[in-house]
Amino acid sequence: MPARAATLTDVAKEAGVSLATASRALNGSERVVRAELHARTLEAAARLGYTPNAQAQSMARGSTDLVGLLVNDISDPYFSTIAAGLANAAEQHGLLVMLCSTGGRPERELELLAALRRQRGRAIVLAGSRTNDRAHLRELAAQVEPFTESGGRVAAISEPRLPVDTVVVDNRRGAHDLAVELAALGYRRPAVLTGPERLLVSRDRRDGFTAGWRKSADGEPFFLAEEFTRDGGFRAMQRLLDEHPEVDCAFAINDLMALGAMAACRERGVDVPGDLAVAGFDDISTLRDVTPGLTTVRLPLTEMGGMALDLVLNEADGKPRRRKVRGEVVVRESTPRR
Amino acid sequence: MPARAATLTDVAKEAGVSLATASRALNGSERVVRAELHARTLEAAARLGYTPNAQAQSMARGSTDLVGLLVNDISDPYFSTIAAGLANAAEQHGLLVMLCSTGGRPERELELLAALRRQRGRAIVLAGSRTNDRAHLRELAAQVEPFTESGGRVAAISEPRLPVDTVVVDNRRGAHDLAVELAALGYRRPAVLTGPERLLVSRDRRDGFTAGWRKSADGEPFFLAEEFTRDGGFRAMQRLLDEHPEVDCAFAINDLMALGAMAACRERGVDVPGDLAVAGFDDISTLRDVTPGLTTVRLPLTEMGGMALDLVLNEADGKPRRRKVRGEVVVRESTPRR
DNA sequence: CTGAAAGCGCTAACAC
DNA sequence: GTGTTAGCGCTTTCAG
Repeated sequence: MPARAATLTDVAKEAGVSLATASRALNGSERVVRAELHARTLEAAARLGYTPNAQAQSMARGSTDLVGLLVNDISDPYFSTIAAGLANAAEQHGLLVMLCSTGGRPERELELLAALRRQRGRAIVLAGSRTNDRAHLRELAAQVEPFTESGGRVAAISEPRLPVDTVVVDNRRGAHDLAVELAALGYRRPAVLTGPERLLVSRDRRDGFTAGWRKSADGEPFFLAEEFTRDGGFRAMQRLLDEHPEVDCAFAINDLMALGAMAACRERGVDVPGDLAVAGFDDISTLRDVTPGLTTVRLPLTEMGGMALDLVLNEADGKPRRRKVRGEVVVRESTPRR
Repeated sequence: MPARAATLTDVAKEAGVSLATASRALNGSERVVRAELHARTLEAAARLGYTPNAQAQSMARGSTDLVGLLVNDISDPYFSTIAAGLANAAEQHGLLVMLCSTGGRPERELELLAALRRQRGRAIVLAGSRTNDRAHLRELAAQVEPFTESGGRVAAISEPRLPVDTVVVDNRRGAHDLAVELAALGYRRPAVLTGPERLLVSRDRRDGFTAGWRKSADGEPFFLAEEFTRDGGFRAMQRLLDEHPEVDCAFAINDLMALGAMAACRERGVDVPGDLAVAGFDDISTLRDVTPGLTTVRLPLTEMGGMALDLVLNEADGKPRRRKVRGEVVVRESTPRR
């Protein structure tokens, strides 16, 4: 029982064949090996508990079966759903996914991107960075460029400012459509619970909503910025109720914030939707059963993961491609007709 | 602009130093390199956009910075929370997490475990397999053994039948305590919505509940098995309402099933908790805001990820260790006093 | 302190 | 068909 894992050399020796033959029998492409030797090698491998060393293989072959995925926060259902979609698609291609979670910290994102580069994965998908910080974007690009330059493939999800293939979510449009819908339902005094100003998604959804609102009703939506989380939504709603009790509907720029907002209403004894209507964005599946049913903009998160992998696997010859994804307004009980 | 990534040799040449010096300057442990050469090397590396090849490094060094994590389904908040906890802990140690999602398919689990072995990660954490299938368990052990034998470390979460360090969730105890609590609250006719029989978690929670119930009240809980998902909970509740309208409380063996169960009640016009009380298990954070608040058994999911990493990183000399995790009953509005 | 050279485990020409 | 051998990119003795 060696403290060291069995190598192909061990197997070859054990089977009484050459290194090359063992390689061909175990990991080689075509079965150019005589049945008998083949069998002998397999047996030896089994006896020794041999597993190929992927590192050595990819060094020798010059390519990996790894694809890296960088997300903001894997415990956030938005990202874990995307990750599941990507993992699923990766399986179809016999690829392994290295998942990294940045926790929303830009420096960490850079570190992890570097780590992913080091792994020499076949491709990297970025689903984390959605900030507006120019300096950070530049550093990101500085990491991405040499990687793509040397044959690595990179795609982004929802980060349209990077010069790589991107799955672009039409956040403005989705929020716009939602605003139009809310106006049509009879609401007149809207508020938008947004995330931090530096986040593009947040701004796009807010601006899209505003645009849609202006088009279909009078008055301006009122804005309130907090963290991009359940707790942020909770606080934002508390402030809203304190400062602007006249509002009749609140659009939280994602479902998690909407969830927090509804919780705040409950705590204050504000009835949703009786006293105040609430809507979200994303259509997180776990949240489809909350009561009242949350009106939201559905994003095909699982598919987005697959699309990103698809982009990254199918070489483009030219400039960065964009695959647009549209959100679909789903009206539920949280925003009844007024 | 070479189609190939810059190598250390390229850097050494560019800097006019030897390979060894370049290695020491860039990735070496101690700074035994003269300041001038050091600087020259760094500059050359920057100029060339050099990134070390982790594969080559770990081959040469004989060790990786990777730890593998195998989960049932990354889009399930139970697992994504554990994953987040593990990733976080891994970051502290400068380790990268390779995340694999099996989708609950045993064959796939075996494949992925093999893939993880091939990557020669420093350690592997298994959070997927919780089945009772002897054959599968044996195959799993067959993969695990040669890995540990050759210095690899393996830990499991909630799979107490594998001969490795394990974070054991006391499912029986948690469910037991919940049953006692429900009985104390005045419920008299309980049902348990379970998952498939082959899943250990499901059986343990069911049996624990039964034990707790017998201890504190008369009569036997009624069982109903469906899938271990939101939809499974939905169907189970439909059947329950059809077949056993006399039941006054339903324990779904996880929060997701409970969520589905509550949705089914809503659809049928059954008031929760007025007509029927519902409880779950896990205390998924995203679900803490559902209405009525779901009574459940809280599990420290994030910490569990950290504990697993801890086990796997801190060598044990002896036999498999167990770290017990207890669930804590959290009573909310879905099970008021009767 | 620096350089030359021997591997790490495997694949892929290239011979036989 | 099968074996020999030269690398893949890097770290690490071992000499200078």
